[in-house]
Amino acid sequence: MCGYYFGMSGMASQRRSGPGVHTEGDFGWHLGVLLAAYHGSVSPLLGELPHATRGYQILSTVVHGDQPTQAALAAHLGIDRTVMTYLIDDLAKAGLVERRLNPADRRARKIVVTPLGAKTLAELEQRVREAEETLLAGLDDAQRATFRDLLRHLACGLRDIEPQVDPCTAAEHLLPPA
Amino acid sequence: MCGYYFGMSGMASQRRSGPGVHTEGDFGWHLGVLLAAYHGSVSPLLGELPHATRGYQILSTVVHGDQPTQAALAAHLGIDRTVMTYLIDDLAKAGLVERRLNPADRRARKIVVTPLGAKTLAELEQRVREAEETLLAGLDDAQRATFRDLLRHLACGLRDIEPQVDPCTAAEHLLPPA
DNA sequence: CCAGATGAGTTGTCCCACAAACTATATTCA
DNA sequence: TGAATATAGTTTGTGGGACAACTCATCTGG
Repeated sequence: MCGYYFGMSGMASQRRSGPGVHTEGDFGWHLGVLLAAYHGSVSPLLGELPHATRGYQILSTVVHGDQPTQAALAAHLGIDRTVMTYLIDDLAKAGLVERRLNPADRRARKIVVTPLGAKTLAELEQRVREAEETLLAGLDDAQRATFRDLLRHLACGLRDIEPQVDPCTAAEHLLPPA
Repeated sequence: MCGYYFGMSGMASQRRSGPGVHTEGDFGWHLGVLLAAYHGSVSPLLGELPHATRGYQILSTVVHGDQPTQAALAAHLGIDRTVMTYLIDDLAKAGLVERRLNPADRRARKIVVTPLGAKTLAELEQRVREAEETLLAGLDDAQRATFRDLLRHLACGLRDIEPQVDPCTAAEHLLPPA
């Protein structure tokens, strides 16, 4: 299949082989394909969860990320703050999270998980992790580990410029107490 | 961005290190971050090109991919064919591609690049390739190569198994090398 | 020649992202 | 103190993109 072209990606891979490596232009396409496949396989697993992968992402961050404010949550996830408002609305309506007023700064609301939300997330995380593995089934164990590693390294470097520590293994300290 | 979205998912960078490796749930989030960064750094380079990275991918596929029909093009890029219609409209209006009727099947239109389109793409590919390298600057040369390789392998594999047409073989027949 | 399938375009609808405006608090500093 | 400014969050309006349903033209098999 793809093997026709030396195991390279779809049609675009048959770049006329110039002198140098010339297959780099597909990078964005590769990324897009993988992310689309991720959404495609994960979304159906999330069932009633509002806003599918988005909701999952938020719920996961609320539980594991400990962001002090809604704005911090949005910034971390790369979601517009005006969008975050109704995403949280819907998750709250579903009883998964709630807005907790910060007495020290009454403008701010910290989003906290409810017992139902925690239970829900725990179940979903299991399924999502399995879906991820399926998604990476084309690679052997070592390759999977390598790929996850490099990807994490890249993403963390891109998003968290400041933290000297690996933000993906420890990041809670950065946020000043709410 | 599109959810995006271009979207992304599964944040929770700072999962507490439980008993086992537990950072895998961030996979979707990492992907989303990387793709968002890709769009963010590439789009500005594309200037007047209609539909930014979308237009770029189409143009690139038209030139290097040699898809026989508009539908094949859409399937390869994961774009709805009704959307493809106006994407091609805009690229054609900009003088970068044109619809060529297939005398053997007068329903089908093959999208071909114009001289202007080819010249434009050549320039843009240069810039995009540089932007990609910048994006991957967090990795050393060997790691970059590995990452590109694994990503390409994954994306290609996903395209094969997944639905509809197999874009990697679909375009074989029908036309001799352009 | 007919019936069904297929490539493409058109229309209408829904959802989402984003900008701008608004409310309420907080902070800074004269 | 209090006026100016900044920040957290919400609301509203708008535009674009995705997708479904429909139409049109053409191909294919009987």
